[in-house]
Amino acid sequence: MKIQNITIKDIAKALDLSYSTVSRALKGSYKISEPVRNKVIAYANEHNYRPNLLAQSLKNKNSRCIGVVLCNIPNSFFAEVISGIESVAYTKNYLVIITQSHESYEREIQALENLTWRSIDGLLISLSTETSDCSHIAALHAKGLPVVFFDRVSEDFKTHLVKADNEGGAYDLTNHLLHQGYRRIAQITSPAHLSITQERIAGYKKALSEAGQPIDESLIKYCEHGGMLFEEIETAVSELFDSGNPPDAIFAASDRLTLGTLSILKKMGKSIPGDIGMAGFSNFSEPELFEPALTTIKQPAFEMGKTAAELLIQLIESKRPVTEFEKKVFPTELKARASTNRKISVAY
Amino acid sequence: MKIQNITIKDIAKALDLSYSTVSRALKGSYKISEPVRNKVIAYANEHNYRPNLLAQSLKNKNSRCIGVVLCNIPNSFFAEVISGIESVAYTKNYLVIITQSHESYEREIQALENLTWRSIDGLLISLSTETSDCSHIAALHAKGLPVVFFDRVSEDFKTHLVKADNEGGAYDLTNHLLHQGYRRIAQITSPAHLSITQERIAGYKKALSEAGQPIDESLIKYCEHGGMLFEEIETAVSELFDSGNPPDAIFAASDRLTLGTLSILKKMGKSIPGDIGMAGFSNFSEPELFEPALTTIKQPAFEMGKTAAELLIQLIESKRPVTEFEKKVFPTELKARASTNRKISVAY
DNA sequence: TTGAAAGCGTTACCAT
DNA sequence: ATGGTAACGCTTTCAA
Repeated sequence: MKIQNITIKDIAKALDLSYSTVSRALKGSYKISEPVRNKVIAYANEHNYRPNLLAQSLKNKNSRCIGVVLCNIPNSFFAEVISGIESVAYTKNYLVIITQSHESYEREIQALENLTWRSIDGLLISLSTETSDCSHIAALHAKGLPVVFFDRVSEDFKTHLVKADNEGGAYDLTNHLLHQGYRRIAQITSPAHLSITQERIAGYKKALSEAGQPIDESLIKYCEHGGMLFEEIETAVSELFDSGNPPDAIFAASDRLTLGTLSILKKMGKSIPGDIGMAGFSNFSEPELFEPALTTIKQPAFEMGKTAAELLIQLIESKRPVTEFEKKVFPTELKARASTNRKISVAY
Repeated sequence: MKIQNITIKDIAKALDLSYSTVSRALKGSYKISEPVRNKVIAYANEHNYRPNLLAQSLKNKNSRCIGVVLCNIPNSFFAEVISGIESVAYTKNYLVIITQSHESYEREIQALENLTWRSIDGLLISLSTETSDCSHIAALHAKGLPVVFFDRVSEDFKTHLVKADNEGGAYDLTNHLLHQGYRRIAQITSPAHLSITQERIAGYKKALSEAGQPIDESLIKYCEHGGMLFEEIETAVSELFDSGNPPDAIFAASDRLTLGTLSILKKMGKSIPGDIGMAGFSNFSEPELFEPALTTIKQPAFEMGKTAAELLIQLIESKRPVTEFEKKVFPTELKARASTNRKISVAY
């Protein structure tokens, strides 16, 4: 037995009206007389009428669904983003379909196919680490699908972008490290083709240059899978230490890389912040509980999700084609904690 | 411009066949001749035909959607559960709609209304802390909606249940604390009406009794909002310490409570595990990075999500009404770490 | 083996 | 202001 709601036809029959009249009365069309409208609405409420969304979608050619593609849900940053998306979708009566790319280009394409098949009205996407070419997304966009990029964005085609101020965040963090007296600052980061990587490196280099510090490319370690493979982080860290000239601080450029690096440093028995300073981008909920309490750059993930969803729905519901696109850049927040505080353990 | 896929009618027209023949050919019905079927399939593949799911759903009265209700997405435990659900749904071609109750009974009801309106084929639900009465869910179930409870379950009506071995986990953890020499062990926990609370208290009491320890009800602190309000955790902790007879260890019964309690203890300047032992249920990804490394009971969240989704889909697709229900209980995993290791700082 | 047609619940156009 | 009807894309019963 399936859950069967009352339909327009039932109301029409009960009230001896035509389908169209009932439909119009419920939609609040003005070409319906007061008494009839009231009668219909009263009956509908009383019998708990709910329009069948499937039928509406089929008829209207919209699904009131928005698709989301991101690398993986349990990642603190993305989980918060989802929560933000959901909060907007909920109030605007959209449904959210979340799919995970697991940092794979292949799976990102699959996810997109799946979503379009499901007839979504719009797409929110953060690229996988493997994705350097966006033609699969551009094709959908060209066919008229509203798209908003968030976090890992692309400028392959014009659309709204929602991102953190990665350059600013990296700049702030690098500056903080410099102020603490660190000089050989390494960055462990995602693949070079990603927007977030480029920006985080730009901010890092800017801070170094302004401080008159040399830029040593060998201190920048790219993890091709964004840290999905623990070994790639281990390799990065050991390369840094095995070089003749090891770093005195490490800046990790994402949540996964930050936790991975911290864990490896501790396993190596490094004293933080004494032997080496450690900080990173992270939306982990309680970094102050770590040993040592971790200096982080935090992105306003919930807000970013909210804004991305708002922009997308705006795009979906816009009557006229949108040609002016926004680039929303959210400030990041530096929280200095013990992991970069040399004064704790080093006299200098 | 909307994304327009090719339809059965288009194929029929192109191949000069009737709609029904095309439909049957695509479904692999055997009452279609080989050549016709091949021709249709070839054409469909070539033109990238995708059945319109909306139309199928409308016709078949199923949506291939499963609804999920849980308290909140960024919680590590639930985020992993979702990931598990998604992995099953993906392969079985179901869509997952996630809604959050934010621990509110009110919002849980709203979420359910929303989901049923969206015509879901089945429901996965973990009750909110405020929910003590399940008639809203029982009503849907009685109307024929397949339901699987996970995590915070109810036995108000018979259906599949997926849960962790909360009693066993609490028992193991309490035993571990006893072995470490702790004697006045407090539990900070969720509201008493929740299944998980009752089980976690049962395991705790069982371990104490077996060890011949007295059970002091004043050592059990219930947080009515499950720790959603930080103040309720603060109140619980200070009540424990302000009593004439403070505990020597605290066992927190959920992720949120564990992090909250640890954070409060550190703020109070308590030395862990010296002044007080601290451990809890937690699916936090890196509890060994904490200061002190945290002893935890971890639930197999991903597996639980997977199993719940499998059971639900089985229920949905079952031809005959299901009368035998399963109760899947997943073992928990105790990881003893520094936060309960007295030998580190206390000679005894 | 194939075709015609009705129907799922809605909306919208064209009548009245 | 209201009614009749076709259409959205698909499945399925009934006929041929």
